[in-house]
Amino acid sequence: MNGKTDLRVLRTRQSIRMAFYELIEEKGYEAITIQDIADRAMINRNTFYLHHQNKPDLLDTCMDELLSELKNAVVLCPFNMSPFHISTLETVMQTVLEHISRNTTFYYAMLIEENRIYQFRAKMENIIKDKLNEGWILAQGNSPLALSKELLLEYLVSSFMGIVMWWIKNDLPLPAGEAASQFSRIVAYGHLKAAGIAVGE
Amino acid sequence: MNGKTDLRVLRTRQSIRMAFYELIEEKGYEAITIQDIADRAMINRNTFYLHHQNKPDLLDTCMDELLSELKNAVVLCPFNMSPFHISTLETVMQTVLEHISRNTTFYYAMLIEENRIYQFRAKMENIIKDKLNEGWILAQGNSPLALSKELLLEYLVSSFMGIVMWWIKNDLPLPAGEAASQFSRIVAYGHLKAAGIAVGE
DNA sequence: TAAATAATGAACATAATGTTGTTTATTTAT
DNA sequence: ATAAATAAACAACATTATGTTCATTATTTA
Repeated sequence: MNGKTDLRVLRTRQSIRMAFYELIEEKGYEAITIQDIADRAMINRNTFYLHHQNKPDLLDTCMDELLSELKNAVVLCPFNMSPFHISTLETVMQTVLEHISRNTTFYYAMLIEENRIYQFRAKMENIIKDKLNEGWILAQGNSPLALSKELLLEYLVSSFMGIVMWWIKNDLPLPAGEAASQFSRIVAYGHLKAAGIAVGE
Repeated sequence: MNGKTDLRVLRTRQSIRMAFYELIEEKGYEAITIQDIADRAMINRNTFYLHHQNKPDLLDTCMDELLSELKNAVVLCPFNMSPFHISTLETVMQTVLEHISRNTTFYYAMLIEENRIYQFRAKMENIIKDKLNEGWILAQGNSPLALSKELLLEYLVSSFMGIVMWWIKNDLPLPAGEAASQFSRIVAYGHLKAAGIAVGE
């Protein structure tokens, strides 16, 4: 009795995931049946149930697996202080976009397609939120704010994800660095100034 | 043969919708079966199929019905120029929040709950987007921008919806006017300035 | 090579969908 | 007021997917 897992188990699990990814791209999550997965993975339908409770359970496992890669990349982003947030946001955004550009089809299926998985967006948002929150604590200490911290954080994450989704939906129309820089400029200075429009007080 | 609809039809349709709304709040959209709806509406399951193709079709009808009310409210918001966008955003936000506060349970079920309906958010975003786009055209003409107009619009809508969802999720923690004002300040001047933190160039 | 265990295959119970055809009840138009 | 039109009810059916059970076969590990 060793720590190793039976080779058959590893093989089966991998087949299931590959099949699942392919099918998501082909027909969307909702339309997939367990039988579809079994057929594609070339296993018995029963075997599926030896590894996953049901379809949502499989989805969860897969999302976590893929997002842990994103999370690792984001966690490594340095916090550049003074004024920390602007460059940090830019770095994190660029990191995320670059990661996505390496897995476009999957992210497209999860975030953009008709049959997209909204939980996936929620999980991504949490990764971003954790990172920003961490930076916030580091840089901010506990000086009072003119507005709700929760509101501010929600604002940052929402706009962040909005740009990310826009970027994917439009087929990566700008270089990752350029999109990241436009985003951080808007967030830091306001949309009018960032757009080059004079702001009357 | 008149323009009027048979009273039985009107009665049935109304029962179906009421039943549907109740069930969404009780168990979430996905868990609802046609039989559930029929039972609650006290009609035969067959009768359901006389009025709707299937569950998604019913959902669509209901969302459109409810969002048209929101749309009407938003469309009526005036565009205050100079600098138009800031106060317009604030007005639209306040209008939306006030509308939501009159239908909290439904919006909560559609936007926040575990079994929320992501299409609903997308439809709301389109309403906001249309409004902002209209204002943009009015105020902006065709002077060149320092950043992509599409990106800017996506940014505005995403942050807008983020605040809206935050507000609902946290049980309407601020007066609608206050939340609207904080939002417009962030968007107009940037998050650091809005938060009261000095921005070093 | 024996023991452990993963995968298969077949069967079954359950639940939901969507359709068809007939009958009953209600509504509208004359 | 009544006949014609039609909505709703009722019952039956085919189809599809889910999740479980159990005996058998094959593979892997120790």
